[in-house]
Amino acid sequence: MADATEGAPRRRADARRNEEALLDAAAAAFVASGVDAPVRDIAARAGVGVGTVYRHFPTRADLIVGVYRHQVEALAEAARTSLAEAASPYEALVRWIDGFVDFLATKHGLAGALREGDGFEGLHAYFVDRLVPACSALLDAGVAAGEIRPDVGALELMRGVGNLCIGAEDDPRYDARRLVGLLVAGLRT
Amino acid sequence: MADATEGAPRRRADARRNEEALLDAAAAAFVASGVDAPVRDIAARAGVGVGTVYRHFPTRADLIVGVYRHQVEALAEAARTSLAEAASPYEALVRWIDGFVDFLATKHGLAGALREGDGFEGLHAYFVDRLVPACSALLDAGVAAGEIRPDVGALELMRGVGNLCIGAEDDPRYDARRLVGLLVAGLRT
DNA sequence: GACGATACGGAACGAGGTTCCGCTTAGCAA
DNA sequence: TTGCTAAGCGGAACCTCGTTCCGTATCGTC
Repeated sequence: MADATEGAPRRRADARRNEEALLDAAAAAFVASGVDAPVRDIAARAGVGVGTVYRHFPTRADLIVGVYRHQVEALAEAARTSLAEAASPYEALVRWIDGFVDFLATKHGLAGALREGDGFEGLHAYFVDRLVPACSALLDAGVAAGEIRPDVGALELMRGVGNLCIGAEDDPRYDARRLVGLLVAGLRT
Repeated sequence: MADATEGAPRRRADARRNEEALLDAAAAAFVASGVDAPVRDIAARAGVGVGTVYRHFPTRADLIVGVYRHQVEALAEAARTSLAEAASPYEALVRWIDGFVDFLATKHGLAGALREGDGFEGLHAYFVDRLVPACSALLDAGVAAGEIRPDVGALELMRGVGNLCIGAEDDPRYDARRLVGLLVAGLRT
């Protein structure tokens, strides 16, 4: 509840070092083998034992969140700025969704991991927590401006977009961006 | 290549019996635990050893295809009849897609298994082989009638719809049908 | 009833996730 | 500097699951 930087009892130096190494190693492993990269691989890349991975990141979701936290926060922030910069709320939404798709489409397997149920609940929860309010603001602005139909929720939209991105980089014949475009076009009044 | 009912060298009675039992057991296991149900579970339900499962169905895809073959064939057939019965090609497409979504949404995990890459290539190939031509016919008719934009392929559309169905029955807040509706609406000229 | 081909069962192996505990070492205080 | 203690580490061990393989049982026929 309280802030974590001061409230935490200050960890040992090697612990902090290992956490950094693990985040770097996980990022590299995710690029190479997707977010399902074996825990042992990640541990080996970081030069630590598997026990250390689990101590710092009890679930894979924690590790994924750790790796992508900055980008997710940036995405949440971008929703605010794009509303101010775009010509209309709908334009802002389109641009923001574009950014979201870019993010997902370059993370091997992340879109697939985002659906609930596989033990990735924490990951799903984090994304929902950070991005649904951002998306909701854009959607609401569009509805208020009369550009967007009012009967589609932010969570629903984001799950749809996320699902459309599954497998996007595995198959060149499948263009997720195109289908997302159709879906978003369907939001217009 | 030739027909399988006569060309095959006639199998032993226990083999045929076990294949039936396995299809029944798999169907039950899929309902209970999804299409990722452990092979050992399926074998146990059928009262056979795991070796027997693999002898009859070398890959999980073969088993899934075996279980759902009738429904998939019916879906392929439905494309033809719906074109004749519906008021317009677009209406026919909408109805057919509805049927496709119904099918996927009631098969725990099937939509997820359909994406290529996991060792389900055979499953994906079968669905593509049987359903893409069916969908393509509807799409072409709609394009010819000027109702549907001509720049979206059947494979792309079906993958999009399939992806939107992933996880549909896990979360009551997520309505795949609704989003598929948006996507299909986006196909109109 | 006997024989050969067919099919069966399940032990065994490998890969991956997760836990657990004896050992190491950072940090501190005397 | 040295010694102490708790935080932290490593990786063996265990579990689950997919997959293979081969000795054994059974079917169908002569």
